[in-house]
Amino acid sequence: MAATIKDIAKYTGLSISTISKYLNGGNVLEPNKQLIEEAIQTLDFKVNEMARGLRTSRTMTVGVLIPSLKNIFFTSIVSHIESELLKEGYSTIVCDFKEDPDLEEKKLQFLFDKMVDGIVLMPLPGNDNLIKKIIAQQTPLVLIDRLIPNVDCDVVLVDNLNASYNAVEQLIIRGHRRIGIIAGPQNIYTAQERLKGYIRVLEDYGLKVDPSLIKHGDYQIESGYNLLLELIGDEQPPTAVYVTNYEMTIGSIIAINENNIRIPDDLSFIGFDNQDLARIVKPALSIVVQPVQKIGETAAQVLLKRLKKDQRGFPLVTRLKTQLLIRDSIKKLES
Amino acid sequence: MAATIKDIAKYTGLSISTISKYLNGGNVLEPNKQLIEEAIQTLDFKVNEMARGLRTSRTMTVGVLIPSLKNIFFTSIVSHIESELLKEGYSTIVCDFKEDPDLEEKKLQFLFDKMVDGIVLMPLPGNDNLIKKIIAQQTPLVLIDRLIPNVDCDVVLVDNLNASYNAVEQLIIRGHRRIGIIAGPQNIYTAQERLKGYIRVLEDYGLKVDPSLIKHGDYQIESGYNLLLELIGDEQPPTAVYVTNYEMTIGSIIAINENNIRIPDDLSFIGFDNQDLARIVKPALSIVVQPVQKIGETAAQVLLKRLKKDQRGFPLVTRLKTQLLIRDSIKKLES
DNA sequence: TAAAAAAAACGAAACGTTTCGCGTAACAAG
DNA sequence: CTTGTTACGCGAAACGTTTCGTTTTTTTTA
Repeated sequence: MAATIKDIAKYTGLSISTISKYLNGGNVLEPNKQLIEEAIQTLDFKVNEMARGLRTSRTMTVGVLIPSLKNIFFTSIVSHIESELLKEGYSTIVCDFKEDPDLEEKKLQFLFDKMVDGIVLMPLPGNDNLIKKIIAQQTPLVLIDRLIPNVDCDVVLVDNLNASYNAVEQLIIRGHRRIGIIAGPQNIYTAQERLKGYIRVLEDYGLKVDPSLIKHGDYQIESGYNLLLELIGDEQPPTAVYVTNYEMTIGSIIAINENNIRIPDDLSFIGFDNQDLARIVKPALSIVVQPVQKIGETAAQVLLKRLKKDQRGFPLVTRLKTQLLIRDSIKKLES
Repeated sequence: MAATIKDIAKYTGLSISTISKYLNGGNVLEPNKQLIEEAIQTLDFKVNEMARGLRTSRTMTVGVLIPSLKNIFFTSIVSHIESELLKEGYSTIVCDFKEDPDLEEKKLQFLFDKMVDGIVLMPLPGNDNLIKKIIAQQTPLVLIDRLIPNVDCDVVLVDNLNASYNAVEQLIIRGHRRIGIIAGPQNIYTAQERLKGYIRVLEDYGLKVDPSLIKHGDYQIESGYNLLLELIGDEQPPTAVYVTNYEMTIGSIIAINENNIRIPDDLSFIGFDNQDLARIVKPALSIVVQPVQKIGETAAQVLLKRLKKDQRGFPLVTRLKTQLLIRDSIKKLES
């Protein structure tokens, strides 16, 4: 049905190999160029990627594997990866593993079997072996959001530690001494980093780290809600709270509003990730913003580089800065 | 590098065509079966999908195109589509078009050029021509969430009209007469339907439809926030509000809480889409829940059916019921 | 036990590209 | 006019499957 390179050859009177050469950017005489171009237009010719793939063993396809498609932060990144890859003609096979380590392994294997040309992965802790296998097989792999110790692999990270450090520091500077944190699951790399930043800044300023001010949530709305209530229900409640992801920030906001806690008078607050949310809450929320677009684009660019067999700088560790937006949700305490 | 069917043939002493037959479920003598299976294991053989695709002109790949990857409702559906398709060995190429009609057309063309075996699309209004072209080309296509008039195409819908009807009816039954709606963009099919349901139930109960109670948002958090404030700022504010998507529900909740509006005493409320959110808000929100999983699975199943050349019942219009969860956010008014 | 029928295995062509080595035309230099 | 050089163009093989017509093996039946 569809026109093939053969048809173009027939139409132009040139040989198949000349057409192929032209298609791949080789030198062809000007009049022939024109002719071929004309043929392509009139016959509506499209390269058969499968035939090409069979010859070149490239699929022009990239696999993206994330923990969940129901998390805005992840899918936003995917969105930018996809746009960036598309510019170079790659399509993106997206999978999620529903936060399940077994599924992660299965899907990674699936992508690998599909012979994708490269993979972008947001790994859970633990499956390091499969990752090593992928790398050993020479399939370009870019990790996002998590570093795997002792494994050489390109990775795009956010400087979570300093993100927390800077955020909490602003609270300290404004006189806060009892600062609560709603942290993420203890086995998640980024959550650990964010917690580390919190602890380090307290220590740097000579403040005691009070375990009762550290709450571990599961990055869902509900735990943000519950943990914020726990914090303010403490016998010695914090004067400020720092929440470390988007969903839990929503939950916290709802808890705060429902209990008529005034921000920043009763409680100072720093949230995470979503600018829209921060803007509409009154007073405007202070917030740590992750460079979602930059993360996606960088991951895609690093991968594209590897796909072009450019191995310079391997392994490339890109650490992106977060942005701290200070707005009206922080009160300056008298000291 | 990787083992091919040829290697299996050599290992087993059988011919290539026999191996192929086995791989595709043909009959092979029991001892040979064993032998082949053994060879596959030891040589770690995987079918080269590209070679297969070249022969069969099937890519075992499905394209999914949604308006935005930053919308939880869309990505949740994608998640379920992906799982369902994977069961049958299909991989899912996900694209979004960032709510841009031009981009929608480009990406649809891209998927088509990639020779995906089928497409699942959540269309914006307007691009009906391209859709017709896809259908004409015999590529199986399943639409989600929107019906296109005068085009025969499988489609999975939610009964938005009755969703609204039933929700608002509950408000009416409980004595509400001034009921506000925060509706979606006027050019979006589902938004129109939801608004229609609202209007119809009012008419059925002989209530006047007051245009000042109908607000059109853009399905984003911020507009939910702003429009709720508009509604309650009305000189004759509604006693109940019905909000028609997730993001705007969040926005409304924030507005409500910030302004110390008590639910349900000052205002009765019905939201949309997210059960988590509904559960944690106090008092528990009444809510319209879309069957996200069902939508995704159904779309995938219909597509799989078409991919198997099963054209029975074409065009298949599946209209799924929403669920109405009545909880504590609705007050019974004295009549 | 032989013939017929059924089942299994085989060989070769085809799918639409890319690639490589070779032929040839064009052109410049001697 | 001849030779050397360059740049294009060409033909054929190869990528790893499926498929179809044919041959071989096995099973059934008489």
